[in-house]
Amino acid sequence: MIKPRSRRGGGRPTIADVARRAGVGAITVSRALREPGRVSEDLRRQIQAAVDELGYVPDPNARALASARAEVFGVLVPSLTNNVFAEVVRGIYDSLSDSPFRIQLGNTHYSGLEEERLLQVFGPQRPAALIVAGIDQTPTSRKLLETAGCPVVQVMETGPDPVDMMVGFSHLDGGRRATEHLIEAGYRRIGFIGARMDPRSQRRLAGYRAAMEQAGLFDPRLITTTPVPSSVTLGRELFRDALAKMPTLDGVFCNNDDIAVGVLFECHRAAIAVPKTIGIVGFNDFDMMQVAFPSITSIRTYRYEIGRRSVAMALAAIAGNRPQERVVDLGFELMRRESTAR
Amino acid sequence: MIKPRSRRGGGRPTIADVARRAGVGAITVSRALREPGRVSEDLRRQIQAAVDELGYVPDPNARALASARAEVFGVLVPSLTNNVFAEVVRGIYDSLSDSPFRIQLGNTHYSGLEEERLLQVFGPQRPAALIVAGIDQTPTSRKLLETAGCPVVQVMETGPDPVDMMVGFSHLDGGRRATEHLIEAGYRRIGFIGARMDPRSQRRLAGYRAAMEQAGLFDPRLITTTPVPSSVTLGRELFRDALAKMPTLDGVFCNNDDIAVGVLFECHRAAIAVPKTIGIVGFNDFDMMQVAFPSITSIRTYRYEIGRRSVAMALAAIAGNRPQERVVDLGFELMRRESTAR
DNA sequence: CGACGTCATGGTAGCGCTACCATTTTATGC
DNA sequence: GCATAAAATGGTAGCGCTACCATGACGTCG
Repeated sequence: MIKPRSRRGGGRPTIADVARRAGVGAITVSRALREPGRVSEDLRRQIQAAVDELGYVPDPNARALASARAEVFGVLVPSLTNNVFAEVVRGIYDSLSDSPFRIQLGNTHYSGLEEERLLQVFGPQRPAALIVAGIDQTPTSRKLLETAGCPVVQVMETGPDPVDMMVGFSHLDGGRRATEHLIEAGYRRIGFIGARMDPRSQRRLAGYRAAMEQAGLFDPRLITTTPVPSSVTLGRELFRDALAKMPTLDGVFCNNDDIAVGVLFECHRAAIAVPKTIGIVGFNDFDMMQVAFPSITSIRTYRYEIGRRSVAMALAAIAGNRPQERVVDLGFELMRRESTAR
Repeated sequence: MIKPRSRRGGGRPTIADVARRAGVGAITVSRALREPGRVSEDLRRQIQAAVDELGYVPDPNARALASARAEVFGVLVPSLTNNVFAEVVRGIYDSLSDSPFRIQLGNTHYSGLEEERLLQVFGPQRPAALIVAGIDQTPTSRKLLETAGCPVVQVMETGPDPVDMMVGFSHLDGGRRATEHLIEAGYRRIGFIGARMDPRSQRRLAGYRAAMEQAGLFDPRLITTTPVPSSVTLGRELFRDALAKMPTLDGVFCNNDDIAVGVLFECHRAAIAVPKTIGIVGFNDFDMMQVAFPSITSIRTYRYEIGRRSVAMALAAIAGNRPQERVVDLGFELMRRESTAR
């Protein structure tokens, strides 16, 4: 005697209910929903009506199991509160909001191990695409990405050897440009101040160093860094340290805008004239920089656009036409402001 | 003739592979993984060995389909870049990182309709719990939450009629407290400046109004708001508007810290003395507020803690022991700083 | 006009896992 | 020592959907 199991699902309509109501086979409903072109106009309408009447929504879990492919984008970022990544993620969400794809967001906390763990978790889900921040994956992570069997986009940076695709810009060039600008503006004892020295920060520092060396101005004592996470408070403290170490400092390239704002406030507090006595350059160009008094020169980066573009590339790859440009450099722009207008 | 389908899954080991290797039934593997206590020590070890050797990871989709319950927390926030929600979300992620639960994050863009749409999408996934920002769901959303068949936590605010559970604080009281502080400090022509007047902002405004009326200081012309999203830039602009409209302004309660910073910078630029000529109070107490010059008085809120607590409550409910306190008020704290030290 | 392709639709058999029940083994009580 | 409960394990039948193949209805062409 076959007893139908008491509907575990809590009574949600299934594709079979829709099929029965529309008087067609379940498969045809499935097709009408996924490839409308392959079902005749008549049936499509009938099925749509049944769907609407029953309020049918396909079960994504069943779908993923049957098709061995989940309609999910896996996204890995090192931080959720860092505004930079928040904007990348926002770009990703906005680009995906009209698609059937959901987003599985992972926070790696700037840890390679954590990234590996999350990739391990994402794998069995068979995501439709993976978007990961940075280009410095551990060998294990890289292997996981290569064998994921879906498009992969590395974002925020560009580099020579993409797993699959890349969207970002050169942090080294950005750091160099910022530093060159200070040099051109007439500053000479230019410090570098950075917190949470992740790989991107390291490359910005390398850019700073290249520019300083080329100008014959490099001095390792001009560099002040800490592995502690970045904050405005920390910007102030590091600036104080830098100044104590090197009282003749006349400019600072800050690894990010939070640090720059901390430096600016400390200058106010200590009555240090900006840009006269000290020039300040930030990185990322948050909205605040143009409002600050004095307004702060910064390297504008296109975080939101990076998010959007990464999705566009992934979607193209899913659709079967991978862009021929596998590495997209969105560049940056130096925004000159009062803080370096000497 | 039965031909096994060419392994769609791309060769990942399944529970059957593990069972075969460990010489047990599939169901025992399943149990060993989910309820270790119900399997004998011996078998458990054997199974664990097989799992490790094969690198088996359960397929979450199959699991969700079979058990009619996905190990997913649905989280709905109005914004991903607003630092306030970013911290709530971070608290949620941190609390869930050691659990088997994944997170499905939705961005409602402050839209009730979008919230409904996302709940509609989350529903068929059968999430283990839902965490939603705010208490002003549309009737449709509320019904969706009530019939979701899982714990629901409304966060950021407290109110009288929870769908299920709540963690937050009273924005009205916060707004009132901020305003009372300005009054106590001797300010009289106190303005309210707010952008993106979402329900929480409305309640902070109501708190402002209550305090002003009680002190006999209320004047509608003191209020300057806009539906535009908040930013530092906007803070400056709104402050200019407010000042143009009401040149005798001697204090401002800013709906959030971004606005407050914009106001502060404009004061610098226009050489308006803070706190002497104008007193400033912000809301949320971001890190920057204590570093600003002058440092800015603000209402400290516990965003991260709200995220953590919401998860703790949901997990308790999932485990079957719903906390008897269904509404948790985490309160706030007035941080007195230089910007109101007249 | 019949062979052959094309299109629209359906049936069947799983995807990998767990709920439910059955069965076996081991402890417990008197 | 035997009945009975409890614990440990397994078999079977789906969960809701889609891949794969089969079928029938047309149209096309020599």
